[in-house]
Amino acid sequence: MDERSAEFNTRLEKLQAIKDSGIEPYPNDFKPSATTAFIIENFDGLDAAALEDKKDNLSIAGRIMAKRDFGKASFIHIQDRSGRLQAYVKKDVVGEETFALFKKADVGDIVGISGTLFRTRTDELTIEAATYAPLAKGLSPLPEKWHGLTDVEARYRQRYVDLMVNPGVKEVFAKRSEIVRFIRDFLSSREYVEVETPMLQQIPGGAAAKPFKTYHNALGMELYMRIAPELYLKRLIIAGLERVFEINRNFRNEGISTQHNPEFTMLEFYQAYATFDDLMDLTEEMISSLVQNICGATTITYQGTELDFAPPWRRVSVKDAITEHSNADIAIFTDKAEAQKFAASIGLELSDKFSHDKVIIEIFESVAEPKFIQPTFITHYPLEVSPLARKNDGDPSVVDRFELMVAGREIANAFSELNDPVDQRERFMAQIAEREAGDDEAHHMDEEYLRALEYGMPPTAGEGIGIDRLVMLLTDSASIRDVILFPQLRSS
RNA sequence: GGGCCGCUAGCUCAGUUGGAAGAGCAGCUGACUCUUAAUCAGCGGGUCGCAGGUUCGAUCCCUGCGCGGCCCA
Repeated sequence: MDERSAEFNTRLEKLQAIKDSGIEPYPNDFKPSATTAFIIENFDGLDAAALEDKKDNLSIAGRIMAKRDFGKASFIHIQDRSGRLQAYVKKDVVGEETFALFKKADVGDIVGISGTLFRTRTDELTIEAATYAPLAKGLSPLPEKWHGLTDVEARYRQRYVDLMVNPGVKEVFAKRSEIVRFIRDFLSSREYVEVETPMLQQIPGGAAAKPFKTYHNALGMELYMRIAPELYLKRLIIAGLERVFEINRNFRNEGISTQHNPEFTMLEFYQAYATFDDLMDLTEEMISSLVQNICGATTITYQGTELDFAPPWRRVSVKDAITEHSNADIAIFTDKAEAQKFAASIGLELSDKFSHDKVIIEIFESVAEPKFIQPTFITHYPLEVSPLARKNDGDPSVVDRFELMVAGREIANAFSELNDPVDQRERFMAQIAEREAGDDEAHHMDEEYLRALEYGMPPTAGEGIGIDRLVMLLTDSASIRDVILFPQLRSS
């Protein structure tokens, strides 16, 4: 064992002293009868006389977060999953032996208390200990009581300490849980079936991204961590499930930033006989009711900016978004050289190998995307950057696709699905050409998916929503690491 | 990958134009049976991120590296 602090060793000695006195320091038979929040909810309305009359015997368990000792008595704050309650441990009441045992308790220990409620002179609802039991010694001391743990690196590496001492953190993750539950309920109530599809895939499909590679020993085969569940969910549409969704992790072998963690949570859902227009309506309804439900209003503040989720949201094409936010000539949409010239004029350094459509998208992301602060659907993406989406009937150079932008960020991506297997094969071939031209994020040929598609997929629309980014918005978090319990970090 | 910033006691932070370290909380000892940043008296605690360099002397200056943060790609 490495060298420990003096305080660690002192606590270890206290633990040994408890053992030496014949008391089990890690018992597992203590059952709290109530949470601290339950007690406050049910008894905080009663005055001292009413509490005295009732004398309900209650027991609580949790971590000591504060300790104020007197010679023969002590006030401690006990924190459990629901909150905190003050306890009063008095030598006269618990007896000499138990009080000596209590003297070995430190801030950070897990303890159990049973007793009755009373009010202190300052009117704080407090449990007077009739019994006290150590349940688990905290050998490592907790951070400082005024400032808590503020070192960002320590907060991420030791999230359990962050959660213990920084109350706002628990609220973020409680909200995250509520958000996911709301979405499950919302889709389930619309007859969507929740499914789970492979995380380990032979061909990483469904998105333009670099995958993690792994290896299956028994099969003697390379596998990839999925970058998206899309192609499996669409197999289920082909199968006739008609409405499916999955909330699960995707893995992308790319940079880490305030917006990116290598593993992140994605909601994907697919609905047969729907179009991307239908999904815009559904998305407005789902997210606006989610925001209303979680935040109590459809207007929220994100990093100082007010965001209004009340529907309807603006819908604007990629083309219009670019011309609205730049002085680009419409010739860039029909002439690749014009597009390249314009891209260069705004400082974009793009490979000559980029397709015309990719140049357009780069221009869009540079000049327009950050400008869409209020919820906005950006529609009609160029064909080549959307190899799984259905061509627009009126303009086959674009697809029936939208992305939802909020606070200048992509929150959702959806389209009417390409269900023509002949067209799909051609799109895959175009992607292979892109890959050969040096784009290592281009889609792979997937014969197994084509084989499924050849059985016939009903007209369908599908959507993906980045759960982490959504949670960031609703919890006013600046970094994705603030909404992921254990974000990826370099080894320390 | 690039730029800027940070890394000092368990935690939160000072500090040194280069003479080799400080506070508060936490801890320890004592007093104290209504405190809530409890109080009072006393005490202990450091690889100043790591490795080189410059220097009589480096936590401080220089170089490299590590980890983290923010911004850019």
